[in-house]
Amino acid sequence: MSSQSVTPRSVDYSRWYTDVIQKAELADYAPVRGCMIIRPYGYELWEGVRSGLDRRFKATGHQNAYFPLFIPMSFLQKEAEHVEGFAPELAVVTHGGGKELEEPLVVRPTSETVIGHAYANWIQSYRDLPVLINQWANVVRWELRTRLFLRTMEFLWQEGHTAHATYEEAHEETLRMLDVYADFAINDAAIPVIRGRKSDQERFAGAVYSYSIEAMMGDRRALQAGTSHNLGQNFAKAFDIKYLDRDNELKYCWTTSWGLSTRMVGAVVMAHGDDKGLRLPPVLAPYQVVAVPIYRDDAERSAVMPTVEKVVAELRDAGVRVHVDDRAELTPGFKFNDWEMRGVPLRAEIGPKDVEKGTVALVRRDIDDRKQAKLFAPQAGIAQTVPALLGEIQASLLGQATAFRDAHLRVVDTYDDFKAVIEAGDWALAYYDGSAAVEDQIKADTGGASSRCFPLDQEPGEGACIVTGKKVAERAWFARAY
RNA sequence: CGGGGCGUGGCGCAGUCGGCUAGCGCGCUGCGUUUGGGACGCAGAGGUCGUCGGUUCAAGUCCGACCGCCCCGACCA
Repeated sequence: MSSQSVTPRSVDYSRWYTDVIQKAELADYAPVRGCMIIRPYGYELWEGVRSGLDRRFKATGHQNAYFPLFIPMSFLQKEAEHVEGFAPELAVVTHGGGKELEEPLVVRPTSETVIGHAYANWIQSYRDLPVLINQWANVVRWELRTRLFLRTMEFLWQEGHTAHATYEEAHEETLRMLDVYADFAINDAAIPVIRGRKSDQERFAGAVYSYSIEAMMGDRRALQAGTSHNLGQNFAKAFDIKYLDRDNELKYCWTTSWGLSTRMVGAVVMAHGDDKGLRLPPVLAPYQVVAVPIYRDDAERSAVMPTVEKVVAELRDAGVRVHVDDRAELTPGFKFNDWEMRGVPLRAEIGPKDVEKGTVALVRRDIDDRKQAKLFAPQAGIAQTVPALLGEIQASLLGQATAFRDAHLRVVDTYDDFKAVIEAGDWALAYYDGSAAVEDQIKADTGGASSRCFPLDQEPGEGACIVTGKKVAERAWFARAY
């Protein structure tokens, strides 16, 4: 059971974050540094993420499959940039069955290489294309500094891997899946995101172009919440993924990969949470409604429970996920706080007065003011009232997150303005030549701000790179990031 | 890997200049009273004080080494 309150966000944001995660029982620290135990409530939240994405993957023609955890070390080395990028964070198995292995096995940090190997065998003809596969898996990256959900050494994710006959098709796939992520983030997680292309420095090791969705957290820091990569023919060449085309010519495939991880759970925590704890969007919430029966004695209890059961049954029939908190040893006040900590979107209180008047007291988690958050709904029609209200709460959380984000997005044209905006903690959209040198300088001048992306939705234009003054065609977002 | 902090019942902490039976709050168990915003009383259970070594008549406390965790930076989903 969660208890007492969390460190306020204004006092210490990262302590608030870890407090909320532990008190809401999303996750716990593991015996091994940098690893976490995902508890049932946190795992259900992840399952919500998973089903929202999986549904969309299937709808766009993808199938799930599973590839092995262990990858021969030599596979990683086949793509030069890929090894270089991942070498520092590999976990390597050197012994098995009490003997030293002839070839070390890498615990997958991502699966482009094993999957590329399989695709080389599977693909012979243009008729075999496209291959559209996703896998749900765990991966391991030896991170120096970790944080629950945001960066753990082992994490759960999905990784999509596709192979296509043409560059155009692969490019379309890359952007299609970026849109799938954005659609999921906005409509399911209620997190407004910016879709864009990563700078060369921030690009995935081995990709031609990387795209991401970028979200603003409650402390205004940026979080890369999902990525989609156009891998060009880099992996096709490294793994010999070739097909015989209509014109009887042997050609290399064009591949993509895209991933979204348990980090999304951290994003939901930080995009919506407040000083009372989590605030979960109804689409993802493990429990959309918690019913709290109110009674003073056995007589009242037996008067109240039939109504509770009736209301709950109606809601469940309407497809609402309801949890009944009938713990006898706790007072209602304790339960209210407990479920607010856990972010349940709507609380239904049913007591003697409600039984008498035929009402249910509904309290919204998305509204801070207690009086405004509460309304008395007639029991009749509750199966319509509640889903409608959940829809409103979903929209309201997205609205609040969007308003917050938009209040902290700034367009700048001079380097002085740029530095002032970053210094103030906001995001700056500025003309940028895309070079590593400029990014490094910005990082040094601002105490760590990095380019987030060149947003896809930007007015065509031309301007001077804020650092070099060079004429460039695109602006990029810069911010401090997780 | 650099900087900071911390290891004492499940959790959060106190423990003074080394001293006698290691304490407090929360939580937990039982009983009773409570219950529309974090209830209360009574009675209980629960500890090799992170590990190893040293100093001492005596170590949670002093010294040394090690281990671990958290936070802040560089690197990364």
